[in-house]
Amino acid sequence: MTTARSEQSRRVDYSESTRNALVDSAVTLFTDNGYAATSLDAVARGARVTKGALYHHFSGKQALFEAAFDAVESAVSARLVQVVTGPGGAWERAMEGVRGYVNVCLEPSYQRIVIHEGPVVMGWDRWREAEDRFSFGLVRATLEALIEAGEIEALPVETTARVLFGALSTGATIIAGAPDPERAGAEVLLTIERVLVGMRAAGPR
Amino acid sequence: MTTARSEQSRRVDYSESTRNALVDSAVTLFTDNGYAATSLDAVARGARVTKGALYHHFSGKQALFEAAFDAVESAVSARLVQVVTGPGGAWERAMEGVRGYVNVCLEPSYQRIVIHEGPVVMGWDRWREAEDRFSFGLVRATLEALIEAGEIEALPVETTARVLFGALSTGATIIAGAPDPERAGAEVLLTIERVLVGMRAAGPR
DNA sequence: GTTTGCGGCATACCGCCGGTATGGAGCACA
DNA sequence: TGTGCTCCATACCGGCGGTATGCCGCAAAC
Repeated sequence: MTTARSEQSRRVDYSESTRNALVDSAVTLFTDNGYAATSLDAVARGARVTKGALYHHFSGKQALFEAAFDAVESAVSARLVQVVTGPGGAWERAMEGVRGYVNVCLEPSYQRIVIHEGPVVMGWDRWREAEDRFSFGLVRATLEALIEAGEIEALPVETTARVLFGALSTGATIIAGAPDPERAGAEVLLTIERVLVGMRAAGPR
Repeated sequence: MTTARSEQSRRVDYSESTRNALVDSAVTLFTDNGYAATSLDAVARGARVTKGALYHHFSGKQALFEAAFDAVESAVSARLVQVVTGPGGAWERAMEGVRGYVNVCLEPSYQRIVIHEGPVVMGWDRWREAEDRFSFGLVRATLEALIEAGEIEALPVETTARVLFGALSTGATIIAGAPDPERAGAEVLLTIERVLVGMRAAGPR
Protein backbone atom coordinates (compact mmCIF):
# COMPACT_ATOMS: atom_id res chain seq x y z
CA MET A 1 0.00 0.00 0.00
CA THR A 2 2.93 2.33 0.55
CA THR A 3 3.96 2.82 -3.05
CA ALA A 4 0.50 2.39 -4.49
CA ARG A 5 -1.28 5.18 -6.38
CA SER A 6 2.08 6.01 -7.93
CA GLU A 7 0.32 6.83 -11.15
CA GLN A 8 -1.28 10.02 -9.96
CA SER A 9 0.44 13.03 -8.52
CA ARG A 10 0.79 13.65 -4.84
CA ARG A 11 -1.55 16.58 -5.16
CA VAL A 12 -4.56 14.57 -6.31
CA ASP A 13 -3.79 12.05 -3.59
CA TYR A 14 -4.29 14.79 -1.04
CA SER A 15 -7.43 15.92 -2.76
CA GLU A 16 -8.94 12.44 -2.80
CA SER A 17 -8.05 11.95 0.82
CA THR A 18 -9.73 15.19 1.77
CA ARG A 19 -12.84 14.23 -0.14
CA ASN A 20 -12.98 10.83 1.51
CA ALA A 21 -12.55 12.39 4.93
CA LEU A 22 -15.49 14.70 4.20
CA VAL A 23 -17.68 11.81 3.09
CA ASP A 24 -16.75 9.75 6.13
CA SER A 25 -17.52 12.64 8.43
CA ALA A 26 -20.82 13.21 6.65
CA VAL A 27 -21.86 9.57 6.96
CA THR A 28 -21.12 9.60 10.66
CA LEU A 29 -22.95 12.83 11.42
CA PHE A 30 -25.91 12.17 9.15
CA THR A 31 -26.31 8.76 10.75
CA ASP A 32 -26.14 10.10 14.30
CA ASN A 33 -28.04 13.37 14.02
CA GLY A 34 -29.89 13.22 10.73
CA TYR A 35 -29.66 15.51 7.72
CA ALA A 36 -31.40 18.58 9.09
CA ALA A 37 -29.58 18.65 12.41
CA THR A 38 -26.15 18.29 10.82
CA SER A 39 -24.34 21.54 10.02
CA LEU A 40 -21.78 21.77 7.25
CA ASP A 41 -19.33 23.37 9.66
CA ALA A 42 -19.58 20.27 11.82
CA VAL A 43 -18.94 18.00 8.83
CA ALA A 44 -15.92 20.08 7.87
CA ARG A 45 -14.61 20.05 11.44
CA GLY A 46 -14.99 16.26 11.51
CA ALA A 47 -12.76 16.10 8.45
CA ARG A 48 -10.37 18.70 9.93
CA VAL A 49 -10.91 21.17 7.11
CA THR A 50 -13.13 24.21 6.61
CA LYS A 51 -16.32 24.82 4.72
CA GLY A 52 -14.24 26.15 1.86
CA ALA A 53 -12.86 22.68 1.21
CA LEU A 54 -16.32 21.20 1.44
CA TYR A 55 -17.73 23.57 -1.14
CA HIS A 56 -14.76 22.91 -3.36
CA HIS A 57 -15.57 19.19 -3.52
CA PHE A 58 -19.37 19.33 -3.36
CA SER A 59 -21.84 21.76 -4.83
CA GLY A 60 -23.90 21.91 -1.64
CA LYS A 61 -25.44 20.01 1.25
CA GLN A 62 -27.60 17.82 -0.96
CA ALA A 63 -24.64 16.77 -3.11
CA LEU A 64 -22.73 15.89 0.05
CA PHE A 65 -25.65 13.77 1.20
CA GLU A 66 -25.74 11.94 -2.11
CA ALA A 67 -22.04 11.22 -1.84
CA ALA A 68 -22.63 9.78 1.63
CA PHE A 69 -25.56 7.80 0.23
CA ASP A 70 -23.41 6.34 -2.53
CA ALA A 71 -20.67 5.42 -0.10
CA VAL A 72 -23.03 3.52 2.17
CA GLU A 73 -24.80 1.81 -0.71
CA SER A 74 -21.59 0.75 -2.41
CA ALA A 75 -20.28 -0.96 0.69
CA VAL A 76 -23.60 -2.68 1.29
CA SER A 77 -24.12 -3.81 -2.28
CA ALA A 78 -20.70 -5.36 -2.46
CA ARG A 79 -21.50 -7.54 0.52
CA LEU A 80 -24.92 -8.50 -0.75
CA VAL A 81 -23.66 -9.53 -4.15
CA GLN A 82 -21.42 -12.06 -2.44
CA VAL A 83 -24.41 -13.56 -0.65
CA VAL A 84 -26.78 -13.68 -3.60
CA THR A 85 -24.30 -15.12 -6.07
CA GLY A 86 -23.24 -17.91 -3.75
CA PRO A 87 -23.76 -21.63 -4.36
CA GLY A 88 -27.10 -23.42 -4.30
CA GLY A 89 -30.39 -23.18 -6.13
CA ALA A 90 -32.32 -20.04 -6.89
CA TRP A 91 -34.66 -20.51 -3.97
CA GLU A 92 -31.91 -20.98 -1.41
CA ARG A 93 -29.95 -18.04 -2.72
CA ALA A 94 -33.04 -15.87 -2.54
CA MET A 95 -33.78 -16.84 1.04
CA GLU A 96 -30.16 -16.28 1.90
CA GLY A 97 -30.44 -12.88 0.28
CA VAL A 98 -33.43 -12.01 2.41
CA ARG A 99 -31.52 -12.85 5.54
CA GLY A 100 -28.53 -10.89 4.30
CA TYR A 101 -30.58 -7.86 3.45
CA VAL A 102 -32.30 -7.80 6.81
CA ASN A 103 -28.88 -7.84 8.39
CA VAL A 104 -27.79 -4.95 6.21
CA CYS A 105 -30.84 -2.97 7.23
CA LEU A 106 -29.81 -3.27 10.84
CA GLU A 107 -26.82 -1.05 10.25
CA PRO A 108 -27.74 2.45 11.43
CA SER A 109 -26.08 4.19 8.47
CA TYR A 110 -27.98 2.19 5.90
CA GLN A 111 -31.24 2.53 7.72
CA ARG A 112 -31.14 6.26 8.33
CA ILE A 113 -29.34 7.54 5.24
CA VAL A 114 -30.59 5.13 2.60
CA ILE A 115 -34.00 3.99 3.79
CA HIS A 116 -35.40 6.79 5.91
CA GLU A 117 -33.89 10.11 4.90
CA GLY A 118 -32.89 9.21 1.35
CA PRO A 119 -36.31 9.61 -0.23
CA VAL A 120 -37.01 12.80 1.70
CA VAL A 121 -33.69 14.53 1.14
CA MET A 122 -33.07 13.45 -2.45
CA GLY A 123 -36.69 13.41 -3.51
CA TRP A 124 -38.42 10.14 -4.23
CA ASP A 125 -37.74 10.07 -7.96
CA ARG A 126 -34.03 10.58 -7.62
CA TRP A 127 -33.88 8.12 -4.74
CA ARG A 128 -35.63 5.53 -6.85
CA GLU A 129 -33.11 6.00 -9.66
CA ALA A 130 -30.19 5.66 -7.29
CA GLU A 131 -31.67 2.57 -5.69
CA ASP A 132 -31.93 0.85 -9.06
CA ARG A 133 -28.16 0.74 -9.20
CA PHE A 134 -27.80 -0.67 -5.71
CA SER A 135 -29.72 -2.83 -3.28
CA PHE A 136 -33.09 -2.62 -4.97
CA GLY A 137 -31.47 -3.76 -8.18
CA LEU A 138 -30.36 -6.88 -6.34
CA VAL A 139 -33.82 -7.60 -5.00
CA ARG A 140 -35.23 -7.24 -8.47
CA ALA A 141 -32.58 -9.48 -10.02
CA THR A 142 -33.16 -12.10 -7.35
CA LEU A 143 -36.88 -12.08 -7.99
CA GLU A 144 -36.30 -12.46 -11.71
CA ALA A 145 -34.04 -15.42 -11.04
CA LEU A 146 -36.79 -17.01 -8.98
CA ILE A 147 -39.27 -16.65 -11.81
CA GLU A 148 -36.82 -17.87 -14.41
CA ALA A 149 -36.07 -20.93 -12.30
CA GLY A 150 -39.79 -21.63 -12.11
CA GLU A 151 -39.81 -21.35 -8.33
CA ILE A 152 -42.66 -18.85 -8.32
CA GLU A 153 -45.22 -18.10 -10.95
CA ALA A 154 -44.81 -15.20 -13.35
CA LEU A 155 -45.97 -11.78 -12.16
CA PRO A 156 -45.27 -8.09 -12.81
CA VAL A 157 -41.64 -8.06 -11.79
CA GLU A 158 -41.07 -4.36 -11.26
CA THR A 159 -44.09 -3.83 -9.04
CA THR A 160 -43.63 -7.00 -7.05
CA ALA A 161 -39.99 -6.25 -6.48
CA ARG A 162 -40.83 -2.74 -5.24
CA VAL A 163 -43.47 -3.98 -2.84
CA LEU A 164 -41.17 -6.70 -1.62
CA PHE A 165 -38.40 -4.17 -1.15
CA GLY A 166 -40.74 -2.01 0.90
CA ALA A 167 -41.75 -4.98 3.03
CA LEU A 168 -38.11 -5.89 3.60
CA SER A 169 -36.96 -2.44 4.65
CA THR A 170 -40.03 -1.98 6.82
CA GLY A 171 -39.26 -5.29 8.46
CA ALA A 172 -35.71 -4.24 9.13
CA THR A 173 -36.92 -0.97 10.64
CA ILE A 174 -39.16 -2.94 12.98
CA ILE A 175 -36.25 -5.07 14.10
CA ALA A 176 -34.02 -2.08 14.71
CA GLY A 177 -36.65 -0.38 16.84
CA ALA A 178 -37.85 -3.45 18.72
CA PRO A 179 -37.15 -3.96 22.43
CA ASP A 180 -36.14 -7.55 21.65
CA PRO A 181 -34.40 -7.45 18.25
CA GLU A 182 -33.61 -11.16 18.37
CA ARG A 183 -37.24 -12.15 18.59
CA ALA A 184 -38.38 -9.42 16.20
CA GLY A 185 -35.83 -10.60 13.65
CA ALA A 186 -37.14 -14.13 13.80
CA GLU A 187 -40.71 -12.93 13.38
CA VAL A 188 -39.89 -10.70 10.44
CA LEU A 189 -38.01 -13.44 8.64
CA LEU A 190 -40.86 -15.83 9.28
CA THR A 191 -43.34 -13.33 7.87
CA ILE A 192 -41.34 -12.64 4.72
CA GLU A 193 -40.70 -16.32 4.20
CA ARG A 194 -44.38 -17.04 4.53
CA VAL A 195 -45.14 -14.43 1.91
CA LEU A 196 -42.62 -15.91 -0.50
CA VAL A 197 -43.78 -19.44 0.16
CA GLY A 198 -47.32 -18.25 -0.50
CA MET A 199 -46.12 -17.04 -3.87
CA ARG A 200 -44.58 -20.40 -4.62
CA ALA A 201 -48.13 -21.41 -5.35
CA ALA A 202 -49.13 -23.84 -8.05
CA GLY A 203 -46.17 -26.01 -8.95
CA PRO A 204 -42.97 -25.06 -7.13
CA ARG A 205 -40.83 -28.14 -7.67
CA MET B 1 -74.97 26.11 11.61
CA THR B 2 -75.53 29.82 12.10
CA THR B 3 -76.25 29.76 15.80
CA ALA B 4 -74.01 26.81 16.57
CA ARG B 5 -71.04 27.07 18.92
CA SER B 6 -73.25 29.28 21.06
CA GLU B 7 -71.76 27.66 24.14
CA GLN B 8 -68.35 29.21 23.82
CA SER B 9 -67.48 32.84 23.67
CA ARG B 10 -66.87 34.72 20.47
CA ARG B 11 -63.26 35.09 21.44
CA VAL B 12 -62.45 31.39 21.48
CA ASP B 13 -64.32 31.05 18.20
CA TYR B 14 -61.84 33.43 16.66
CA SER B 15 -58.96 31.60 18.25
CA GLU B 16 -60.10 28.21 16.97
CA SER B 17 -60.62 29.63 13.53
CA THR B 18 -57.13 31.09 13.50
CA ARG B 19 -55.67 27.79 14.60
CA ASN B 20 -57.53 25.88 11.93
CA ALA B 21 -56.39 28.35 9.30
CA LEU B 22 -52.79 27.80 10.39
CA VAL B 23 -53.15 24.03 10.23
CA ASP B 24 -54.77 24.22 6.80
CA SER B 25 -52.02 26.45 5.51
CA ALA B 26 -49.41 24.13 6.98
CA VAL B 27 -50.96 21.05 5.35
CA THR B 28 -51.00 22.77 1.99
CA LEU B 29 -47.44 24.06 2.12
CA PHE B 30 -45.93 20.93 3.67
CA THR B 31 -47.64 18.87 0.98
CA ASP B 32 -46.44 21.06 -1.87
CA ASN B 33 -42.93 21.98 -0.76
CA GLY B 34 -42.05 19.59 2.04
CA TYR B 35 -41.15 20.32 5.63
CA ALA B 36 -37.67 21.76 5.16
CA ALA B 37 -38.58 24.08 2.30
CA THR B 38 -41.58 25.52 4.10
CA SER B 39 -40.95 28.65 6.16
CA LEU B 40 -43.09 29.57 9.13
CA ASP B 41 -43.56 33.04 7.71
CA ALA B 42 -45.09 31.47 4.61
CA VAL B 43 -47.44 29.35 6.73
CA ALA B 44 -48.48 32.42 8.68
CA ARG B 45 -49.01 34.41 5.50
CA GLY B 46 -51.16 31.60 4.12
CA ALA B 47 -53.36 31.93 7.19
CA ARG B 48 -53.28 35.74 6.95
CA VAL B 49 -51.64 36.16 10.34
CA THR B 50 -48.08 36.65 11.55
CA LYS B 51 -45.54 34.38 13.15
CA GLY B 52 -46.64 35.73 16.52
CA ALA B 53 -50.00 34.01 16.14
CA LEU B 54 -48.32 30.83 15.03
CA TYR B 55 -46.08 30.70 18.06
CA HIS B 56 -49.04 31.47 20.27
CA HIS B 57 -50.83 28.32 19.09
CA PHE B 58 -47.85 26.01 18.55
CA SER B 59 -44.61 25.58 20.42
CA GLY B 60 -42.56 25.41 17.24
CA LYS B 61 -42.25 24.03 13.72
CA GLN B 62 -42.32 20.40 14.79
CA ALA B 63 -45.50 20.90 16.81
CA LEU B 64 -47.09 22.57 13.81
CA PHE B 65 -46.13 19.59 11.66
CA GLU B 66 -47.67 17.19 14.14
CA ALA B 67 -50.88 19.18 14.11
CA ALA B 68 -50.94 18.95 10.33
CA PHE B 69 -50.18 15.24 10.61
CA ASP B 70 -53.10 14.72 12.99
CA ALA B 71 -55.44 16.67 10.76
CA VAL B 72 -54.61 14.58 7.70
CA GLU B 73 -54.75 11.31 9.61
CA SER B 74 -58.07 12.11 11.26
CA ALA B 75 -59.75 12.82 7.96
CA VAL B 76 -58.33 9.68 6.41
CA SER B 77 -59.11 7.38 9.31
CA ALA B 78 -62.70 8.50 9.41
CA ARG B 79 -63.14 7.49 5.80
CA LEU B 80 -61.37 4.19 6.21
CA VAL B 81 -63.42 3.16 9.21
CA GLN B 82 -66.51 3.46 7.07
CA VAL B 83 -65.04 1.08 4.51
CA VAL B 84 -63.73 -1.53 6.91
CA THR B 85 -66.85 -1.71 9.08
CA GLY B 86 -69.13 -2.16 6.10
CA PRO B 87 -71.24 -5.23 5.37
CA GLY B 88 -69.91 -8.60 4.26
CA GLY B 89 -67.52 -11.20 5.63
CA ALA B 90 -64.13 -10.55 7.13
CA TRP B 91 -62.31 -11.41 3.93
CA GLU B 92 -64.35 -9.09 1.76
CA ARG B 93 -64.06 -6.23 4.21
CA ALA B 94 -60.32 -6.72 4.37
CA MET B 95 -59.95 -6.67 0.60
CA GLU B 96 -62.17 -3.64 0.45
CA GLY B 97 -59.97 -2.03 3.09
CA VAL B 98 -56.87 -2.69 1.00
CA ARG B 99 -58.45 -0.97 -1.98
CA GLY B 100 -59.57 1.89 0.21
CA TYR B 101 -56.17 2.33 1.77
CA VAL B 102 -54.41 2.37 -1.57
CA ASN B 103 -56.80 5.11 -2.63
CA VAL B 104 -56.02 7.06 0.51
CA CYS B 105 -52.32 6.76 -0.15
CA LEU B 106 -52.83 8.41 -3.49
CA GLU B 107 -53.69 11.70 -1.84
CA PRO B 108 -50.57 13.87 -1.89
CA SER B 109 -51.08 15.15 1.65
CA TYR B 110 -51.28 11.70 3.16
CA GLN B 111 -48.37 10.42 1.15
CA ARG B 112 -45.95 13.23 1.82
CA ILE B 113 -46.88 14.26 5.37
CA VAL B 114 -47.84 10.92 6.89
CA ILE B 115 -45.87 8.33 4.96
CA HIS B 116 -42.72 10.03 3.72
CA GLU B 117 -41.83 12.95 5.95
CA GLY B 118 -43.62 11.82 9.10
CA PRO B 119 -40.99 9.35 10.27
CA VAL B 120 -38.15 11.73 9.44
CA VAL B 121 -39.61 14.88 10.96
CA MET B 122 -41.22 13.35 14.04
CA GLY B 123 -38.68 10.61 14.55
CA TRP B 124 -39.57 7.02 13.90
CA ASP B 125 -40.60 6.17 17.46
CA ARG B 126 -43.01 9.03 17.79
CA TRP B 127 -44.36 8.40 14.30
CA ARG B 128 -45.00 4.79 15.18
CA GLU B 129 -46.94 5.81 18.29
CA ALA B 130 -49.05 8.26 16.34
CA GLU B 131 -49.74 5.70 13.63
CA ASP B 132 -51.10 3.25 16.18
CA ARG B 133 -54.02 5.57 16.77
CA PHE B 134 -54.75 6.02 13.08
CA SER B 135 -54.41 4.11 9.84
CA PHE B 136 -51.95 1.48 11.05
CA GLY B 137 -54.33 0.69 13.89
CA LEU B 138 -56.94 -0.11 11.27
CA VAL B 139 -54.64 -2.40 9.32
CA ARG B 140 -53.81 -4.23 12.49
CA ALA B 141 -57.44 -4.56 13.54
CA THR B 142 -58.38 -5.83 10.10
CA LEU B 143 -55.66 -8.43 10.22
CA GLU B 144 -56.83 -9.57 13.64
CA ALA B 145 -60.36 -9.88 12.32
CA LEU B 146 -59.07 -12.08 9.51
CA ILE B 147 -57.34 -14.40 11.94
CA GLU B 148 -60.30 -14.51 14.29
CA ALA B 149 -62.59 -15.40 11.39
CA GLY B 150 -60.25 -18.25 10.50
CA GLU B 151 -59.56 -16.80 7.08
CA ILE B 152 -55.81 -16.95 7.51
CA GLU B 153 -53.74 -18.98 9.91
CA ALA B 154 -52.47 -17.50 13.16
CA LEU B 155 -49.21 -15.53 13.04
CA PRO B 156 -47.42 -12.78 14.97
CA VAL B 157 -49.99 -10.05 14.47
CA GLU B 158 -47.94 -6.98 15.29
CA THR B 159 -45.04 -7.84 13.02
CA THR B 160 -47.18 -9.04 10.15
CA ALA B 161 -49.35 -5.96 10.35
CA ARG B 162 -46.30 -3.71 10.25
CA VAL B 163 -44.79 -5.47 7.26
CA LEU B 164 -48.14 -5.43 5.49
CA PHE B 165 -48.50 -1.75 6.26
CA GLY B 166 -45.08 -1.11 4.78
CA ALA B 167 -45.97 -3.08 1.67
CA LEU B 168 -49.22 -1.14 1.29
CA SER B 169 -47.70 2.30 1.62
CA THR B 170 -44.83 1.35 -0.65
CA GLY B 171 -47.34 0.14 -3.18
CA ALA B 172 -49.22 3.40 -3.01
CA THR B 173 -46.00 5.33 -3.49
CA ILE B 174 -45.31 3.33 -6.61
CA ILE B 175 -48.73 4.13 -7.99
CA ALA B 176 -48.38 7.82 -7.28
CA GLY B 177 -45.04 7.99 -9.05
CA ALA B 178 -45.89 5.76 -11.98
CA PRO B 179 -46.29 7.12 -15.51
CA ASP B 180 -49.47 5.05 -15.86
CA PRO B 181 -51.14 5.13 -12.41
CA GLU B 182 -54.13 3.15 -13.65
CA ARG B 183 -52.03 0.20 -14.68
CA ALA B 184 -49.70 0.49 -11.69
CA GLY B 185 -52.69 0.50 -9.36
CA ALA B 186 -54.00 -2.71 -10.83
CA GLU B 187 -50.59 -4.36 -10.52
CA VAL B 188 -50.13 -3.30 -6.92
CA LEU B 189 -53.56 -4.52 -5.90
CA LEU B 190 -52.90 -7.80 -7.68
CA THR B 191 -49.61 -8.19 -5.85
CA ILE B 192 -51.04 -7.46 -2.42
CA GLU B 193 -53.99 -9.72 -3.07
CA ARG B 194 -51.70 -12.51 -4.12
CA VAL B 195 -49.74 -12.12 -0.89
CA LEU B 196 -52.90 -12.28 1.20
CA VAL B 197 -54.26 -15.22 -0.76
CA GLY B 198 -50.94 -16.93 -0.20
CA MET B 199 -51.47 -16.48 3.51
CA ARG B 200 -54.92 -17.99 3.28
CA ALA B 201 -53.04 -21.23 3.19
CA ALA B 202 -54.19 -24.46 4.69
CA GLY B 203 -57.97 -24.60 4.90
CA PRO B 204 -59.87 -21.35 4.73
CA ARG B 205 -62.95 -22.49 2.92
C1' DG C 1 -70.43 51.55 33.71
C1' DT C 2 -65.81 51.31 35.07
C1' DT C 3 -61.96 48.69 36.15
C1' DT C 4 -58.98 44.88 35.98
C1' DG C 5 -57.04 40.79 34.07
C1' DC C 6 -55.67 38.05 30.52
C1' DG C 7 -55.92 35.67 26.19
C1' DG C 8 -54.74 36.58 21.31
C1' DC C 9 -51.81 38.42 18.40
C1' DA C 10 -48.25 41.89 16.05
C1' DT C 11 -43.55 43.80 15.89
C1' DA C 12 -38.80 43.83 16.43
C1' DC C 13 -34.86 41.43 17.12
C1' DC C 14 -31.17 37.56 17.76
C1' DG C 15 -28.23 33.65 16.39
C1' DC C 16 -27.36 29.89 13.52
C1' DC C 17 -26.55 27.99 9.22
C1' DG C 18 -26.36 27.30 4.08
C1' DG C 19 -24.32 29.54 0.49
C1' DT C 20 -21.04 32.95 -1.97
C1' DA C 21 -17.08 35.92 -2.93
C1' DT C 22 -12.50 36.56 -2.57
C1' DG C 23 -7.81 35.63 -1.97
C1' DG C 24 -3.71 33.02 -1.08
C1' DA C 25 -0.53 28.93 -1.27
C1' DG C 26 1.74 25.42 -3.88
C1' DC C 27 2.34 22.11 -7.56
C1' DA C 28 2.79 21.34 -12.74
C1' DC C 29 4.24 22.76 -17.03
C1' DA C 30 6.34 25.64 -20.35
C1' DT D 1 11.58 31.37 -13.49
C1' DG D 2 7.43 32.79 -14.63
C1' DT D 3 2.42 31.34 -15.21
C1' DG D 4 -1.72 29.22 -14.60
C1' DC D 5 -4.65 26.29 -12.25
C1' DT D 6 -6.08 23.26 -8.46
C1' DC D 7 -7.06 23.17 -3.63
C1' DC D 8 -8.52 25.26 0.23
C1' DA D 9 -9.11 29.20 4.03
C1' DT D 10 -11.37 33.51 5.48
C1' DA D 11 -14.87 36.78 5.56
C1' DC D 12 -19.32 37.92 4.70
C1' DC D 13 -24.48 37.87 3.37
C1' DG D 14 -29.39 36.61 3.65
C1' DG D 15 -32.98 33.73 5.26
C1' DC D 16 -35.24 31.30 8.73
C1' DG D 17 -36.47 29.31 13.38
C1' DG D 18 -37.05 31.03 17.67
C1' DT D 19 -37.67 34.73 21.52
C1' DA D 20 -38.87 39.05 23.90
C1' DT D 21 -41.93 42.50 24.39
C1' DG D 22 -45.97 45.08 24.23
C1' DC D 23 -50.55 46.49 22.54
C1' DC D 24 -55.62 45.67 21.86
C1' DG D 25 -59.99 44.17 23.08
C1' DC D 26 -63.13 40.94 25.20
C1' DA D 27 -65.02 39.34 29.61
C1' DA D 28 -65.69 38.87 34.32
C1' DA D 29 -65.74 41.47 38.93
C1' DC D 30 -67.63 45.17 41.44
